[in-house]
Parts: sequence; C-alpha cells; structure tokens
Amino acid sequence: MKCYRLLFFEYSFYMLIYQSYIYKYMELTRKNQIIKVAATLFRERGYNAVSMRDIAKVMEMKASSLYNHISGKQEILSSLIIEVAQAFTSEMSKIIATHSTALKQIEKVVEIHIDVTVTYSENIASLNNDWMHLEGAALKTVIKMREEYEENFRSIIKRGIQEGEIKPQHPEVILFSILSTLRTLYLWNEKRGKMDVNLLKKDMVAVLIKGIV
Amino acid sequence: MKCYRLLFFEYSFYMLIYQSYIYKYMELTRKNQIIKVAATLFRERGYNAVSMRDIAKVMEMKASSLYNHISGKQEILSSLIIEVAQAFTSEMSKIIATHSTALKQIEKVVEIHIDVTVTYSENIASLNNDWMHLEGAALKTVIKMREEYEENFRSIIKRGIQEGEIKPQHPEVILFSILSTLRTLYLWNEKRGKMDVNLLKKDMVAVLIKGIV
DNA sequence: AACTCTAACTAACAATCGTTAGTTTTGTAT
DNA sequence: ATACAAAACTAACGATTGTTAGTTAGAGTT
Repeated sequence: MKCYRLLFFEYSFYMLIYQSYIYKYMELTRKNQIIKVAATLFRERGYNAVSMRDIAKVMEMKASSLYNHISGKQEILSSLIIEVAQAFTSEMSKIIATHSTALKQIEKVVEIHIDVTVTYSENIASLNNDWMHLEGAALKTVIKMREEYEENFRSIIKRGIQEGEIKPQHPEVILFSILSTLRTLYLWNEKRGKMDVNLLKKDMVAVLIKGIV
Repeated sequence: MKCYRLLFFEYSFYMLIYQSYIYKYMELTRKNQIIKVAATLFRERGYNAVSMRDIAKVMEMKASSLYNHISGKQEILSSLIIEVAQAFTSEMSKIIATHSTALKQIEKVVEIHIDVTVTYSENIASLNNDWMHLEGAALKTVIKMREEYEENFRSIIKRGIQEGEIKPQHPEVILFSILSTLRTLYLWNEKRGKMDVNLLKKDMVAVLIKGIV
C-alpha cells in the first residue's frame, strides 16, 4: 500500500483489487485512505489504544510519513466524527421538513439510522466511543450537534404523545430506548451477516414501535 | 485522601464526610478505594486515557504508591469488569431457575439490568467500553460470560416465540434491541436525575415489551 | 538534462507511560 | 524504648507516545 506518485500508486493499488478487501479504497486520496484505515483501528481498539505507528504499519509506511497527508491524530478523529455527525444532522433536517405525522417521522428516523450505519459504521464507533477525545472547537461542535439531534427527536416524540399517536409514556424513556438501540446498531453490522437491509428496517421499526408482544 | 495507618486514615477520611461525595467509600479498604476512583476515571475517559498517575492524583498519592495495594493497572480493570459480569451472570441464573413464562422472565431481565446498573454504573462503563483491553485469562473469561448471558437471553426469547407469547419477529432483532438499550442504561443514570427506580422499571418494561403505540 | 512536486524516508525530540527498587514515615503492639 | 508492618515516599527504568526537521527517491514537466 505504498506509493511514490499518484499514478504509480493507483497502479500498485489496483493490483490489490483481486487479493484484498480494501479495493473499495482504490479511488480515495491518500489522506482519505489513512482516515479509513484509522477508522477501522479506532473501532477495534479505541482512539487512545491506536498509535500513529499502528496506522502507519497498515498503510505500509512510517508514522512520520503520515504527516505529509494529515496534520495529526486529532484531524483524523475529528474528520471521522464530524463526517457522520453531519450525515445524521442533515438527514434529520430532511425528516423535520416533511411535516408528516410523528409516527411516520419516527419510522423514518429508524430507517435513516440504519442507512447511515451501513454507510459509516466505523465512523459511528468513533462518534459513540471517542467523541470525548476531541479537542477545542471540534469537541464543542460535536456536542452541540448531538444535543440538537436529540432535541429534534425528543420534540417529535412529544408531538406524537400530544396528538395521541403515541402512548403517554415518559418521553425520555422512549427517546432513550430507541436512540440507544440505534446508536449500537454499528456493533451488529457483522453479526447480522447477510440479513437484508430492508428486512432489517422493517423488523427494527416493528420491534421498536409496536413492541414484541 | 492520604493515609498512613488505617485508623488515622479512617479519621481523616471521616472528615471528608461532610465536604465530599466520596463519603460512601469510607468503609472500603484502600485497595477498593483505588478501584472505585479508577472506575469513575475510566468511565469518563476510558481505560487507555487514564494513567496510573491520574488515579494516584485523585487518591492524593504518588503513582508508585498504588502498587502497595494493587498489582497493576490490569488488576484494576479486570476486577472492575469481572465483578459486574458476575453480578449479571448470577442474576440471570436466578431468572432461568424460576421457570416462569418467557415474558415474565424478560420483564425480570429488564428489571435486574436496571438494578445492577444502579449498583455498578461505573463498572458497566468499563464492561461495555474497555473489555477489549483485558488481557489473558480475564479477557477469555469475560467474553465467555458475555456469550453465555446472551445465549440465555436468546433462548428465553425463542421460547417466547415458540409458545406464542411473543410475536414471531426475528429473535436476533429483539435480543439486540432490548440488550443494547439495557447496556446503555448506565449513560442515562445521571440524566434521569431524580426519577424513581421503580417507575423507571415500569416504564422501561412497558416501552421495550409493549412498544410505544 | 534540469527542475519541481509528491510522498516516502531516517533520526530524533520531549513527554508520558506502567512499573520496579529501595527508602522513609507513621501508628501500633510488645 | 524497640520492633514491626502498613503505606507512603524518591528516583529511575525502558518502552512508547505524537510530532518535527531534514533528506531522498521517483515521476512529470519544461
């Protein structure tokens, strides 16, 4: 996974297509490759247990060489987290904008969570487990985005209760139990194996909304 | 929080009763105090982001002094995790032994999860987030306990479906969504504030089993 | 052929890590 | 008073951390 010039790199990287699972990174810039590699390591061991030398080893280069492409470890973490946080925020905005019934909106929240999880499962691990290791502005931003997301979800649930669509249970309990299931979805990505995404959406919506009895 | 001899320590520790939240550690051995302090730090920042010097600072001693009481950082982590893992395992055994209906057993699982979370909330943070940093036998033990716990829960759910008590949904989806809610309960401990534990149990059982509509 | 740019390299920095060895302080028991 | 044990201390170890500075190799451009 070494490369001295982009063309040469693309060639040598191309060679990996048939022997490696990382062929999907082929079209990425060197920077984004590093971020992807870091993401999988962060997911397995957590931000603080992964050294720059660990990341470099997978990239088949020396740790110092990483700094030709990124400004530091913090940049990797913050770009990972902010990317997926923005995905959630923008999807949530779309849902709010639909002005459908609260129940339909909740169903939609479950669905987009599954979609985003499939697309960004490694990023979500960092968002969930390592957000507190962000520094400065990035930390503030992520906390704010998280609060706004929760507040949006909370207001949907409250509206659902007011309009009689949802049982008058403690809204915080509802919010919490749905959200914690959705947030841990990334852990389930490999376990569910070949389970179809659309089937998963259907079942998940059913279980979370209609219960199990 | 320094102490040269146990009696003196108990006295000086006693002085803290009226000025500090840590009065509850009063009757603990020095070793268990260290473990408790480590637990709160691990919960906030994660195992790898907490140094022995951090723990020592809270204990008002030098890092090397910790080794008069514990064998190392690993011992702290493993005793934290194994303590709560055993609590879950033993409670689950009791539930299995009751031979009640599957639904009643699931309700009971939710309730004991809330109880154990209230008692061991810091330990659960480590169990959830830092189990992978265990080494050797402790790691194997915890993985095995986790698998057995999940398998027990899974078989209850399957029995519930077979006997028609539970809707014939994908059992893995049910298992996952209940378990991930329960496992993240510890995050909610401060948020829920003054919410009564028994009320929480009632609402949580209702939401997880009967759904929200 | 000479120049430029990218992306790697080597070498090293200061800081921090978990831990060990040996020593001193302190309260208790004889 | 003396001896003992508990629990702190100082000092330092080798390893690892994120990062910087300066250099080199290879490919494209003129």
